Amino acid sequence: MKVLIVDDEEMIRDVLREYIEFEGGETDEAQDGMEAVKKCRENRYDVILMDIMMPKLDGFSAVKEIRKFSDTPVIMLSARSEEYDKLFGFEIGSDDYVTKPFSPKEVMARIHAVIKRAGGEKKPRDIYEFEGLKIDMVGRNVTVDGERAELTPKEYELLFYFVENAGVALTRERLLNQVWGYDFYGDDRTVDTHVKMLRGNLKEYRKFIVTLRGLGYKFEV
Amino acid sequence: MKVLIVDDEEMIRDVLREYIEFEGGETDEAQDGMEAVKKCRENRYDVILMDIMMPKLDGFSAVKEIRKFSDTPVIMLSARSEEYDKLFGFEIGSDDYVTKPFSPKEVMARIHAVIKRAGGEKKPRDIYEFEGLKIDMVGRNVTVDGERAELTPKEYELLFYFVENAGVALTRERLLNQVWGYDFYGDDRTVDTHVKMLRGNLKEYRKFIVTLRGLGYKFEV
DNA sequence: TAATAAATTCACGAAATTTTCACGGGATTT
DNA sequence: AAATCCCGTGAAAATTTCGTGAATTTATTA
Repeated sequence: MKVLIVDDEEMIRDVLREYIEFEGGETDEAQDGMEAVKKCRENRYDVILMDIMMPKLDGFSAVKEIRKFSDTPVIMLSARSEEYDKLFGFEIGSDDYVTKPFSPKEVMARIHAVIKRAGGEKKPRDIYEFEGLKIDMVGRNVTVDGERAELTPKEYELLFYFVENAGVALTRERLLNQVWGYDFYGDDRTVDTHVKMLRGNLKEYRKFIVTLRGLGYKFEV
Repeated sequence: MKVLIVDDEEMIRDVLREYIEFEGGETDEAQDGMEAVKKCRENRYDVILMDIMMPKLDGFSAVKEIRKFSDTPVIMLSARSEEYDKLFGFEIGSDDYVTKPFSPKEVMARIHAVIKRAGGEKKPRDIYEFEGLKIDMVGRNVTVDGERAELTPKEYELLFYFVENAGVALTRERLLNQVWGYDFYGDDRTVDTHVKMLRGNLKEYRKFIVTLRGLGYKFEV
């Protein structure tokens, strides 16, 4: 069981962590919404405990952002107990809420309930396997002949996009738009450098990324 | 992908159109809610981008009206970022919202998310087959009797253009303009050389590229 | 804030591709 | 049948493209 604790107050985080780890759970922490979103992009959690009022990015917005790419259950931690907050929390995609001050016992109960609820309909992970190359998009890990490949964020994104579009000829322009974003106005050849790095990390399976001269690249099994 | 852009500001429409079309999407526009409803009755869209504040009929009312006869996903574009608007937008039947000023990247991401949510339709690839000659434009594959043909970039472009215009007599000039681009000021006979190379690679299926003496070439099955 | 990691730019050189061009043979016209 | 025109071809020259390594900038972490 892996839980992400998102709260700007260190004391709150400490208490929650202690209880969860006491029960044998694993924890990770974020101090604000921004960090939470980032951590969710990089890791897979079973539950997220999310405070509402935080610097940089509030809990509501963070959940909204996370919902774009993940269905991880969220339990909101609210200092305000007004109905409005509760309702809004639900609409925005959270699965439960607890109002401060809360008892650790209560929080643990909610965690178990949420995990149980979500457990019934676990989606199969997107795990691709091409010969000795395993790619787990949700878990965000890539193994080459059983050995874990340490990729940088961009390398993951690039590889995932390649895999999602296996067999399709991709121009550098399209890769830049889709992997880097529409607001990237840099050099074409940046793609090449990242492909080089990615190929290096894929070892023998570099062969799957074929160069299309005059066009770009293609992932092909 | 067909998107209806509804906004009274031309500049906003222009920016959105540009981004969507850049990605290969098709767009249609409406200046107010009334026009939007009318267009929706007459056409089928994959997504509607709807501004809230507009003359004649505001975004909320327009969505309400459209919901009477269509389930097309709607993304609201709101100038006001108050919670109220957001909530109201949801209740009224929109699928997502973006507050101005928005980044094109964000809007495109929402569009993709909404379309995916609404059940992504996979398009079958355009694979042409002429006897033993298979041509997959998307994957950039050409096989001759099952054997893969290794073409150069120009050869691909030339072949693809031939296939897209099968049965049409093409002058060298037209080929130069369409395949090489209008800014090519080289020799006419360059085409000949490439046709020669292409024919060589198509082996027995060279027969599909027929010479039109005094004119140019034609791809004919 | 310093230290570290990641992303980006860029120029070199090898390799692939494109272009030019002239020769020769077959088709077309006179 | 001769002259002319047009296309197929091969080969050399010119150009483009890509992989790479290193330098630089930017972001992240401690």
